[in-house]
Amino acid sequence: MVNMSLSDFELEVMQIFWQLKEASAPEIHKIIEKKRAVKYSTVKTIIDRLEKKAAVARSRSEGRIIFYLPVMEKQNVRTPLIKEFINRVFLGKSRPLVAHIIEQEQLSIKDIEYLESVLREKKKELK
Amino acid sequence: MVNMSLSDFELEVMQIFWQLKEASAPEIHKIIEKKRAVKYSTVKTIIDRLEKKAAVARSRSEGRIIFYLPVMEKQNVRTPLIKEFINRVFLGKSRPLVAHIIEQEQLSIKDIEYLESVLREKKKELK
DNA sequence: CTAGCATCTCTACACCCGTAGACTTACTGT
DNA sequence: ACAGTAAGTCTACGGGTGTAGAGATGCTAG
Repeated sequence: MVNMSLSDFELEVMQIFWQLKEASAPEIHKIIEKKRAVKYSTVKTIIDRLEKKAAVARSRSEGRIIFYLPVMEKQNVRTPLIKEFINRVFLGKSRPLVAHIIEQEQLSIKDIEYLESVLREKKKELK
Repeated sequence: MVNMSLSDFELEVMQIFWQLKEASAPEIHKIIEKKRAVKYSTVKTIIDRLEKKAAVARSRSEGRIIFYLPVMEKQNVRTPLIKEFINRVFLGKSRPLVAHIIEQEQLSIKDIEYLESVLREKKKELK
């Protein structure tokens, strides 16, 4: 069961778990419902699938309500996704992706200065 | 039919079209086959779907062989994909994605210096 | 204690996508 | 001219995914 990938919706739910640490299906449902119409059972199905994939695990109950904790870690999910994305969209070359983001996406002066420092660090490391 | 998104495989084929400009199904098949086993008819199906989506168009024939040209442009496909990816995986925040790539992906000194210059340009623009 | 509601569980379904076989058709070399 | 083959067309199918209903079940307020 290693290397299980997450669907879009599953990832969306994991993002919420990573933020809240612990959450129940009703909570997750209420949060997602603010953005778009979705039935409780739909959300619960996704959480069930996450549980089957061992991405989350039951931690405790309050009455009938089951609480879950994220098991898969953000970094462990994101890293392969980034690699895949770069392969898929940029033929494995990260430089043009980074350049594109810097040029096209909204970055504040603070963001830029931060990224400059990250680059400086990296350069030091390479030399 | 605007805003048609491409599947993984469709995107893979488009990448080849963007490189070759003009290509036939047999050519594309031969290229992909070098990487993994896939039947001709599979590749042809993908090209047919790309044609239906107006991502490629027939340009000419040589005997029975149909040649196609890419119609969708690389930038027009990539830009929304990047946006989606940042939303999906980084909750819309591009800075941590860029930082991650700089730290984790392989970049040469030349890449880094190039990206530094891109950042410098961007900073100028913002001030 | 009971009615009603919230939550859980289980099942289902349609769509997309990767995959490819079967069949047709038109070149090409002898 | 014809056989063989390469290319094209058409159809199909299973798995993953988003979606949700139906039914069971256990809290909770009155």
